[in-house]
Amino acid sequence: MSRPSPAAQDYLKGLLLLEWEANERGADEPSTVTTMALAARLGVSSASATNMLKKLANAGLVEHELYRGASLTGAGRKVALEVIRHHRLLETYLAEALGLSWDEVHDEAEVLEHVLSERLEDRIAALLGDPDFDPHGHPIPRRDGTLPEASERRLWEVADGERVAIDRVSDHEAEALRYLGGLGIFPGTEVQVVGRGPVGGPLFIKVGGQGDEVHALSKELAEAVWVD
Amino acid sequence: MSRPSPAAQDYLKGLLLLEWEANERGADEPSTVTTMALAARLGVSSASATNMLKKLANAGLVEHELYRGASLTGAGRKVALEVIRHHRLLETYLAEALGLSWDEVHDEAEVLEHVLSERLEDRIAALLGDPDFDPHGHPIPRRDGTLPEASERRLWEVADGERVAIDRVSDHEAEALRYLGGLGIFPGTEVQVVGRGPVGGPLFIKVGGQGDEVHALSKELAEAVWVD
DNA sequence: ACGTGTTGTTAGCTTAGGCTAGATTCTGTA
DNA sequence: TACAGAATCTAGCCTAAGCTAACAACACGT
Repeated sequence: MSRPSPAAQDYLKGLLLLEWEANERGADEPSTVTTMALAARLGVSSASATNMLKKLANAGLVEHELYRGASLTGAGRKVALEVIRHHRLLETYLAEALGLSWDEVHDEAEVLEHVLSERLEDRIAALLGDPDFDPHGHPIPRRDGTLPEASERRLWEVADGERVAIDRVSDHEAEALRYLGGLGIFPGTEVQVVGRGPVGGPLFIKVGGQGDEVHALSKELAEAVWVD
Repeated sequence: MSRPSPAAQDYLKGLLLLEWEANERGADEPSTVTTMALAARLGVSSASATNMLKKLANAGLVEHELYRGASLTGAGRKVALEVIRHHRLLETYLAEALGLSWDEVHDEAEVLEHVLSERLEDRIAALLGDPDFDPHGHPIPRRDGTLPEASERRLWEVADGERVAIDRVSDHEAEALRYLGGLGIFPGTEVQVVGRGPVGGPLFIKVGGQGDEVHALSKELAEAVWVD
């Protein structure tokens, strides 16, 4: 497998993202990803995932112990980081240079990431001044594979009354991004938690310095936002 | 065939480009393209071409009479024009916005053209001011399917002593583009034909206003350059 | 007008990446 | 510890797009 196919790249990227998410939830590295989780993430059947994992294992990109889940090898991790770098650089470029809104860039980047040449990657990175974060605040892997630091504290976990700055926002749901953008919530924005409803009820926040207005965020949404 | 696959798009694009080339050589419209010519253009076997032509005919995108060649239907022509529009817009964008040289843009555009969303197409076109020509001087199909006028006179056909302006240059050979660029030959450049060697020998030209220097272009090259 | 070389088509195989259905292994609970 | 249900894997099928080899049609030169 000289250059992994777009499909293979998607699986590798999915593995790394799922690993990161697991680590955030306190798992030990190096964590292993289940077939089902991967299949669900990619929107394919678990049979398809098994199938691709076998191929990737064969190519030395993942470690796959039967019935035991999979994890990236060094080579696989490198490919995954490159794909994620492409994705996040493209998101940044599309927002900055072409004026797409932050809820539009993800889907575009999803397809362009597999097709970006080294040449273009370098031009774009240089043009943007080698940015550390994409428009949603996600860290952009560097060429050497290291990652800029990002906050791991979720808005949902902030105590009532506390005032924090938005660090990053999950980019999976364009709908959520539009809503948050409508409230003026972007990386860097300051918000204050003013309270929350009972049993997983909504979180109430004020946005920015001046506002009296209180907005409600579902638990789901408040867990998809990280703060400094 | 809702959205034709990248492969299908390539065949349709090839058909239209070959048709244009035939028309330039004086053929009657609507010209028909042979299976072999198409296969050669795409670098596939003629069996593969036959195969795809059948699928495209089935989808109503080409007319394919067995052993008689193929031609685009209205629907097929529309798709082909869109792909070529994508290609040439991208070439222009990559050169203008990302600073790629004119011998680099073709290969990049070749893969991006299949993946460009309407949204991005529109942004790029607007950002460039709806350009009529790409960096090689090729006309960019408009959204409505019409084509800006381009010259049909080849540099090779220019009489000795005559002074002309470069209109466009074939973008197929990066090598040729680098050579011509090295001589300072771009769309708009003025050149003077000072003579030519015997039996298809090289064409001798002076570039620009000031130069004493005479450069030699092979017949092949001088036929891949059009002038006003 | 007829054979022969060129061009085009058909048949059948390959690879990649999906899928469903059914077999297998794992695991948590009784 | 045994077994039911969940997770995973295997088997077998499908489509797209390529290939080679063999066959069919065409068209030109005598």
